[in-house]
Amino acid sequence: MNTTMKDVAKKANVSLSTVSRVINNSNLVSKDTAIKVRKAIKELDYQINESARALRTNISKLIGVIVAGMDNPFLMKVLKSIETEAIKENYNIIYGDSEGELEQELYYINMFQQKKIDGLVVMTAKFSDELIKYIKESNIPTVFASGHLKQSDLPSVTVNNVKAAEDVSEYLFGLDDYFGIIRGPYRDSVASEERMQGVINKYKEKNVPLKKKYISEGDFTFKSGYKAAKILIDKNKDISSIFAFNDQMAVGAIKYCIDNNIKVPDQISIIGFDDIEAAKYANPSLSTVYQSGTKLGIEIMNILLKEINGTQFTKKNVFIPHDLIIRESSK
Amino acid sequence: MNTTMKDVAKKANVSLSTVSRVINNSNLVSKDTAIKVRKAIKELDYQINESARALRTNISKLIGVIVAGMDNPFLMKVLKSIETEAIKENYNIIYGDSEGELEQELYYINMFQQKKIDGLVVMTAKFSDELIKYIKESNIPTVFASGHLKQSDLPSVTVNNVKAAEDVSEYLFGLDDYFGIIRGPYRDSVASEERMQGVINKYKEKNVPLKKKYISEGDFTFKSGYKAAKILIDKNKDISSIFAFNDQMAVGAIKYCIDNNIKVPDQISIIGFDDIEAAKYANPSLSTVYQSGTKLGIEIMNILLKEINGTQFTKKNVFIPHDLIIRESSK
DNA sequence: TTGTACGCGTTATCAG
DNA sequence: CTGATAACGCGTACAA
Repeated sequence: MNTTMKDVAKKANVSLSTVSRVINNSNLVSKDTAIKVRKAIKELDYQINESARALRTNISKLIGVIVAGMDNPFLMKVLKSIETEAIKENYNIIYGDSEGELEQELYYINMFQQKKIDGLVVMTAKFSDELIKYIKESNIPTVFASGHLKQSDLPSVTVNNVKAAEDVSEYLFGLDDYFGIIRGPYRDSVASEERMQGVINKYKEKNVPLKKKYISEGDFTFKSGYKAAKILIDKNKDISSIFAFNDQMAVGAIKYCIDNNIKVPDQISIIGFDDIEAAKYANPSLSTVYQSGTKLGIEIMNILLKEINGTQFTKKNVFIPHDLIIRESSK
Repeated sequence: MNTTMKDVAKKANVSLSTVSRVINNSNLVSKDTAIKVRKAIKELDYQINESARALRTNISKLIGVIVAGMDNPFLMKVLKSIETEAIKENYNIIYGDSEGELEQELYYINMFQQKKIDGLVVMTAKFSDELIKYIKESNIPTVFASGHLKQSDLPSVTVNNVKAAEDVSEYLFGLDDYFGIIRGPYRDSVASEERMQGVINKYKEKNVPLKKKYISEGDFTFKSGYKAAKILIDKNKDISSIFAFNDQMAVGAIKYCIDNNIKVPDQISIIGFDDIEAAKYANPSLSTVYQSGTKLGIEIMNILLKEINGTQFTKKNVFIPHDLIIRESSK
């Protein structure tokens, strides 16, 4: 059977409580006994039983992460970064891909609750009222990381989607009188909604009517970008630039152009979002909005850990930096 | 405070054990009481405390997964698939990225042990003796999924790397007298080792000396593929085809060619491995070896769950299908 | 079919 | 500084 604290106590000739103290680095224990106990621990190869500890302390050292779409390389970078940060504080990550379905999200959260997660990260597409209500009532420390929550006081950290989209728009307005947009799913993605807002702002600022036919909808996949590009180009014969709301759709759009003998960027400039690794190696290499998944993960965990530990933190809504990177796919 | 079985018992006017029986779907309970109890559970919104249950049963409903390099989209597909399968049986996944470092792997396994994982999936680069010994001694049901273990009787599931590489080689020998290879890290990746074996087999079969200068080393990243292609092309002026051991390196290689005005596939054919989503949308689209990350995940969990449940399973070493897909990047 | 009582391995409280 | 002892919430013999 597994060796327990009891065995260690016996071996070291001390009481259970002393062993516990040593393990938890209490200073209420003399150096000598501590050494003695540590020796016993090593000799018996004793391992903490986290289940028992969790039962007793109500601390599971588990953090739940809900994402919408693990096929997104950018999200994976975030997921990796979160794990890296978590492990430093001895937390493990459990995750679930909701595919953007509320039902799935609720299901996962419920499951996570049973596992007594200490914290929750929500990187889902949509912040529905029901989801937010459920999370609030659960009382689990939570960080949102797809967009900002205006209607709520829950902490969030993301890139400044509005500003970033404005930057892209500004750039594209320098190329032509209008540009096409490949956005994310309608009414279903905060990130997409926010980026759209940035586009709308710039169109207004430039006094250009944002016609419906300038906008096409994708679902953040290569394929949808390919299709959306076709629609956009068919509808707007003179279109000369496209802003896709993520890199995959942008690459899909490029592919459509190439398949149809449309030169990128000579005839059409294409700009993406995220700057996934593949963007640099696309052909032509992809102009895009850089944001650091690693930084995002670090910031998420930073806030979450403060919440968990009850530490005060000033900024509830944090932006990570972004940067418009012009490569070969745009003039 | 959280509601416990005790509260439910009180509310339903039954004993603790009865509640427990209802929760665990024991048939040692009358229909009427079961209904009564379920009603109380609902009314109180009772949630199982998995920590307590885990302590009692020694079953955590947690499965640990160790991967080497989460930046690999193919691995992510597997990770997602594993989770999807796991959740069906009420397991959650905890994961760690070892970056191929033994020390990290041991660290994670140790941590996972403390969390009392019910099973372990190892998708690391190298199966070192130390790692295998450690895992064996841990007695945790384990499945390996990067390559096959000749020296051990632990279950594994992967694509048939040797055969797949032979297929690619056969194809490339139909194009020219020899081809270049961008392999994975030397002595450090089973998958790479196995694919290399396939190449070696074919070179032998064709009676072509496999010169050292035909082989260049990468580390499965875009960048390393780019660099490796340069080396290969510099060393072999007349080279006309390259087999890269994964898609990222292949795309990196394509990029190098394009940057240097080498036409793909007219001057050089390039073939990758994995068939990640981006392969289809690369430009030119990438010829590659298709394997299903989803299927891999399903098979991994299939075997692992059998191990966990003590069910007999016949095949210890399972191959998932592969398929050579010729797209635009090769003649 | 139901209830009682014990123990899983820890941590926390209290007394010494 | 150290040691007894009582929880934490659940599952399971055993008894009824």
